Amino acid sequence: MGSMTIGKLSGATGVKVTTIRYYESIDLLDEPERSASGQRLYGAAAVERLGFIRHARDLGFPVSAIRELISLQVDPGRDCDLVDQIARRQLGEVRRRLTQLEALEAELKRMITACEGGKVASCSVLAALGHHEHCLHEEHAGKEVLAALPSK
Amino acid sequence: MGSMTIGKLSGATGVKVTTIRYYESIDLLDEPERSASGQRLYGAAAVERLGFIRHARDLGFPVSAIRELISLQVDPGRDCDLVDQIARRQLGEVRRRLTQLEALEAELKRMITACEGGKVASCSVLAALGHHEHCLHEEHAGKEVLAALPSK
DNA sequence: TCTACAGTCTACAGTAACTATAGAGGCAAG
DNA sequence: CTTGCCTCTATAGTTACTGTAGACTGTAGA
Repeated sequence: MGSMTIGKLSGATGVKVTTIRYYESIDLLDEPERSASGQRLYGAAAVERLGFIRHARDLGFPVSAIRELISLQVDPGRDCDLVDQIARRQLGEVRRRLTQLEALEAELKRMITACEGGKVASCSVLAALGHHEHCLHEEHAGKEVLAALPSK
Repeated sequence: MGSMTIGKLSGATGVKVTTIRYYESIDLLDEPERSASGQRLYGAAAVERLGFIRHARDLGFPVSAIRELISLQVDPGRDCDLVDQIARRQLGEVRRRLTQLEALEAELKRMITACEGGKVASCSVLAALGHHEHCLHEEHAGKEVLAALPSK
């Protein structure tokens, strides 16, 4: 049981093979043992660790925070405060985003219901996008706030 | 009135100088006129266009969508449908994110209230992150869904 | 045993949407 | 005329991956 290939680990955790190698390269994962021919071999500990990382990423923790959390995990016996602090920071982050997104949802909804199949020349969506003075940002706050929406 | 430098345009729109040059490089902005010494000179149209772009970015539209919107804007007189479609797609995107974030908020809150200053060894935040089977994803859906949170 | 074929290896380039830096030259005020 | 900020180009860095090329490995069927 102490040896699965990278593909199995990938299947077990839902993290892509390339991503696992990437995590190793940035030292989120320890270098695993290798078979005679050089293939990576993982045990149960790696499944644990990778699951931890993945879950934290799903929760939106940046890699830097995960690194901190892991280092705390590795050496238990001290106060929980720092962990708590990191989680709180993340919660604040999530809440900021929620607020932003709620505003966006409202504005998009408004735009769409106003646009009911006319010509582009009079399209309210484009008009709304053009008139940018009255929404979301007062001065020029929150510029990069939503800059990272992938929406592939 | 038909000539402001890139710095003024930046001030007028809240978009950084480097970002303006970047937008030009990816053809979101037309190449502006230049002064004798080669400095970019912008008019009112550029302020309009850049405001449009910025607002759309703030709303989370990816650059590719903005490019579409601009091309529609440039040639009005056809149906609004495509614009509407783009906006709807974006709204769907925003809603997906909202749902995700709400789940995250709940989980983080749960984690934090459970962690009240013990030792790391028994910290519930770390425990919650470790036990990843019961939340958010059933099989291995939504993997990259939140992968792009910057949280600088 | 031979032969496919899927899985693994390294190394590097590409993605999105910028941001930052270096090093050189421009422009207005004192 | 010099100080100091602005602008220029070109290039590299950021985050968290993803994709590709080209070679090797491991395994299951004929």
